[in-house]
Amino acid sequence: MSTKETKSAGQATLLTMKKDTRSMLITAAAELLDQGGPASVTLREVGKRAGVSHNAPYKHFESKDNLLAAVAARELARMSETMDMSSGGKVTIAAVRRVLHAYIDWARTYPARFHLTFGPLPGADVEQKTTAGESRKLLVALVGAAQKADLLPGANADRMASLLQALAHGAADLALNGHLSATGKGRAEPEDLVDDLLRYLRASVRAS
Amino acid sequence: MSTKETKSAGQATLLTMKKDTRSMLITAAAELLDQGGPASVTLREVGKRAGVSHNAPYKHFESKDNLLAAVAARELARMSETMDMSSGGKVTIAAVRRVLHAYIDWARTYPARFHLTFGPLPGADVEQKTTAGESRKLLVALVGAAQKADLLPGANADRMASLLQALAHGAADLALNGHLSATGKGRAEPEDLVDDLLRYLRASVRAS
DNA sequence: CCCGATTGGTTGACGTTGTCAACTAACCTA
DNA sequence: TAGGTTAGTTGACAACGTCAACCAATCGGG
Repeated sequence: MSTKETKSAGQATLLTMKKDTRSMLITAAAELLDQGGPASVTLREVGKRAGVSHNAPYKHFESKDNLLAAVAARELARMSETMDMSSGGKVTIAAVRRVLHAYIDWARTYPARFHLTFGPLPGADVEQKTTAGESRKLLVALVGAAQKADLLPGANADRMASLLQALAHGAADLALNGHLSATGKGRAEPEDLVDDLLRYLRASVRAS
Repeated sequence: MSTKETKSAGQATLLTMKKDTRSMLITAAAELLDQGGPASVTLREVGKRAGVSHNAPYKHFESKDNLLAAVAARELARMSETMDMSSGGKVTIAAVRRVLHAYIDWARTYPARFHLTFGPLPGADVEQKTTAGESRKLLVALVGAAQKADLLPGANADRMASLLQALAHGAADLALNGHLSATGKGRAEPEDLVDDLLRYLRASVRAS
């Protein structure tokens, strides 16, 4: 409602144009998440950062969980965008690799947002998860093309995409929390595991 | 200190022997986690369930985060045990599969504990993560044997174990939070993805 | 045999937080 | 111009994590 410009507004009203409060609240919450972890995201501080008073958030969200769900939804969309850009436009197996690396890079750059986005949210709608499906359409398309070109095995692109995403997700999550073997020669970064998997998959195609 | 038996105690003092408070606190926290999610784990309720008063937990843990870390550590050990049992003693690729399936089954059975155990803990020590390494020793051994028998590719058992665990972990985590494509023919359970991966890996060995 | 210290527990208080309720200033519509 | 929705305010409340002070038991050494 306030997002779409009312009549002839937004023309020359100077660029001090205050962004609408709702999105400022979401932004403030995301920033707090980055800076001090989940515990530092308090509705009162969010309000303060958005320039409104505590309890103003309740005019835009039913509860704190609801606000967090909105943050998760926005971050998921942004992550999708980033992955889209990182594919480079080409439809090759290298693009698949870049997308998966982008997934991991996002997790490393914004660990708290990552956990919020893919973690359990009491106030999460169904549409949030369908948006997640939205994010996977690119990967499915790339994988499908690679399968037709015999660069990846299998015939079900959706399922192969799930396999790849699950590995990238699991490797990123484990690494973020220090549960990936960190010592000795077995040491592997999440990206290495993705590369390993792609290598094995290509090899398995050769053994038709 | 109270864990190790003092002198000749524990002999015949009747089995009404009250478990020590510390472990009861951990148990109570885990139960609350299961029943009402992370939000319902309150120090006061934990104390009440353990039959002590609020603030009693502070005689055993420095903070709430510390108690949660203890819960995570215990759950990790138990999960390791479960996976050990599920391997069936044999050293085959089927044992690898069973262990990974057990990992996923654990996550499904205790989702909240799973997230706590592998999630970000402010009060988590380093030893907790080394215990996680402890949990992976079995998998590494199984994988190493399979590699020597040319049932799995690669020469680095640690790295291959990481790959497998990352997939199982990622698939379980995504599925738990509804981020795995749930509609249509692309539908895949975490176990299916593990089986897919093992199939592809075996095929890639054939293409030496 | 008693005694001081440690251990494990208690009650009470304090500040912060999520949430509810009531009130108010704009703004759009009729 | 009146009325209702919208977006914001302030104030209060219960619950929670944590701190402080107090108390009972237990136990090793003089």
